[in-house]
Amino acid sequence: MEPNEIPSQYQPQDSEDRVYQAWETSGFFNPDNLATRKKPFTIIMPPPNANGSLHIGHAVFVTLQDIMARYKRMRGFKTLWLPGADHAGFETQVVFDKKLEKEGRSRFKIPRDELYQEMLAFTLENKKIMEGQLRKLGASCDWSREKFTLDPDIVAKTQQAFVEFYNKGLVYRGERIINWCVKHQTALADLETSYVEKKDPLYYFQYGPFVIATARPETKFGDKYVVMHPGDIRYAKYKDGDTLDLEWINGPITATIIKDDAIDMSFGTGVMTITPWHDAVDFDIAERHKLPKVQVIDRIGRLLPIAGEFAGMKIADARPLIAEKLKAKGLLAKTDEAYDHKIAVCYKCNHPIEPQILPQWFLKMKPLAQKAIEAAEKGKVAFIPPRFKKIYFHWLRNIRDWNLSQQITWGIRIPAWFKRESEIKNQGSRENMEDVYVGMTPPEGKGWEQDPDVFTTWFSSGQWPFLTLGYPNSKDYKTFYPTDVMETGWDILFFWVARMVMLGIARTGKIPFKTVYLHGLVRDKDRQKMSKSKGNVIDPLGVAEQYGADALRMALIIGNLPGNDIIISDDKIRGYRNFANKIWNATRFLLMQIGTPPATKKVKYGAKEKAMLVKLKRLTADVTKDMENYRMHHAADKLYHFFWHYYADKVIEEMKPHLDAPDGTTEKETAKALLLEFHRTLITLLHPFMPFITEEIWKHLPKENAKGRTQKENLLIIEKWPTT
RNA sequence: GCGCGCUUAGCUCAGUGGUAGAGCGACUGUUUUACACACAGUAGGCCGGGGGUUCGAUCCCCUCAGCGCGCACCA
Repeated sequence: MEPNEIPSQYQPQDSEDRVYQAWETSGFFNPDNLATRKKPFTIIMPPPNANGSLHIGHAVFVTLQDIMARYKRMRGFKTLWLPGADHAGFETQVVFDKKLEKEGRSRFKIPRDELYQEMLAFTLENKKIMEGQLRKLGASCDWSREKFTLDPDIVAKTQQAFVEFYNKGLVYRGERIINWCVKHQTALADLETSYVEKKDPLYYFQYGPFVIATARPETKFGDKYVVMHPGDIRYAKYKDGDTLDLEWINGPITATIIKDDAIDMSFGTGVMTITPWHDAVDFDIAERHKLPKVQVIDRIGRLLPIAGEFAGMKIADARPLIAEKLKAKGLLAKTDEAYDHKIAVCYKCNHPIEPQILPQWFLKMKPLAQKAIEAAEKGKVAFIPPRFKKIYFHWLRNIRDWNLSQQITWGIRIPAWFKRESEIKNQGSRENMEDVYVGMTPPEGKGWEQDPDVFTTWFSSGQWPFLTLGYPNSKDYKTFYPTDVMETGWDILFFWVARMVMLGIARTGKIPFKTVYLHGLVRDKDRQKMSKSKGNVIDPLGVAEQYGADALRMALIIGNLPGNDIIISDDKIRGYRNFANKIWNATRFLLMQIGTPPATKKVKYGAKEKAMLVKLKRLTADVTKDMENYRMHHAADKLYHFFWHYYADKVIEEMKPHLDAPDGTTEKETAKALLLEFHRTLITLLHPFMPFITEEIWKHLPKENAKGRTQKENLLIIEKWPTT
């Protein structure tokens, strides 16, 4: 194309797809094709959940990771950025449940295999869409190594990890209290619950000589233990283990005194009864004192026969009636009608959590956590920003055993078998531990049935860095593991990052990455988290289509400090669209001036030019230093200002008079050479940030060592980073 | 309750131990042939309050306030 044929406005849509295709066919996304390079640089992409399309938050990680990958590639590293997709167990189950609900169906009425196949098709469809979106954003990841969390090898190795943990005694089957979501019919991790403020009546009931306060009278049917602090002088006359007869909801009972220092003497009357089956604190007390535990509420939130006349009722309906009955019996001391408290809810559906005791598979965390703590203490894994290290420590030091089981269809089936079908299905029953088998293949003999549960999705994604690389024997694993950077959102520090460190050390003996870079969440200009229900989502693909992927990337990187949430608006993106246009027009001007073929003569720069080149060197050094220190936001900002307000406003303007000199004169040739030098350097420095426009421009710029190189070898993507 | 972050121009945010910065927005000019998605320029800030360290603090320390967030079993 002749310079004067270049349009005066940059049209990203005209070249982006073509440019991406040139990269992809060049093979340079694949480190195997960077054959002469020795030192590896590895980023494993956090696999996006394949249950929808990418949103603007994904575009942030794509931008950050692509900048790192492209920079390292230009610095001569054998660079691998490995893409993937996550089946995202519970999250996808929730999305799919909603879809079924809209169609008037329910997963509880669909045969397991049928449902699984339907969900697989749904997920693979989304996965395909996401791959296209990643390309659109310019992701220079190695598609030949793409992994999915349900790839057969990932599934097998995840199950194997479980079996080996079991054989080492780290995994156990435990009947422990868990967070039960009545709507989704599954256990949730503590991390998967949130709290909402609520105003409820707080009832004060006469319980023999005591007054007990509760917001949940419907759980009180089985309460036969009354607990107080051992140091509470008000109740000094009662001794641990004393019994007393008293009248309760459904008749007379014998209650037993328990002394436990979990009781807060200052709350209410300092006395409470316990419901170990439906409350975590009560469960712990019951465990300490070896008390029996009685189930009162079933898994769909209805009262069991122990509730007498209330059996079969929904708890919400039964609650006022039970309070009414106690009042009628003269056992209601008082009611605080507007009691403010927080209740645990499912983080997806906001339904109240109903704690339940259920047999589940647990992984002992203390030994794993200890090593993960040491790794960070010794600085073997660094956090950006560093403040997250504290948060990481706090969580790991207070960690509890991890429930790996979830009662959903979608996920990796747990490789465990039980002998007695009836007991597994019969809720609340105890299993005979003798009849459990854990192994990679079903056990011999008759009567075994596989655990219907699946692993929490984080158990497989927690092993992602080494499973994707073909642990334990592949060449890739040996070359690229441990990886260099884990770049993800701070919101999944516990869910994912801490678990990757723990499982990485436990399985491979190595810390899976050297640096953890935690980016912020994207919010709209009113600081709201973007969500479909609020209708404030920015579709990254729509934006990329309208303003160009490069403009979007710049808008997402500039002002985006690690760990800080960023505000994004249409205005900001448009500002960087303008910048892309500035670059485009500066190029147009340059090409018009230098002509084709360009000047190749060696020139001697004068003092003014030398001073300008010093500034260019200094910028190169600054930007490089920022890149080495993960200050991508800063590097991008500096390049923006330098290009526009120094190079375009000053250097080009000052060279204009010299360009008016006749062709071939030193004056003109010097000016041309200077501009070309600036242009090449800046386009190269800008490439990691704005890959499409820079690659497109690079094609038109005269190359220094183009001779003997193939077309693809002239691509900017593998051009050397300017020396400092 | 424990912990963390933020507070700088109307908005969104950079920033440094030594006379305050950018983008967007506003205002005034300019169709000056690379770019009006532009150019030249203007206005606008006791850098949250108080105290301390220092020759000097927006930056370091203490404290207070406001906002936001994370963790946590208050019945």
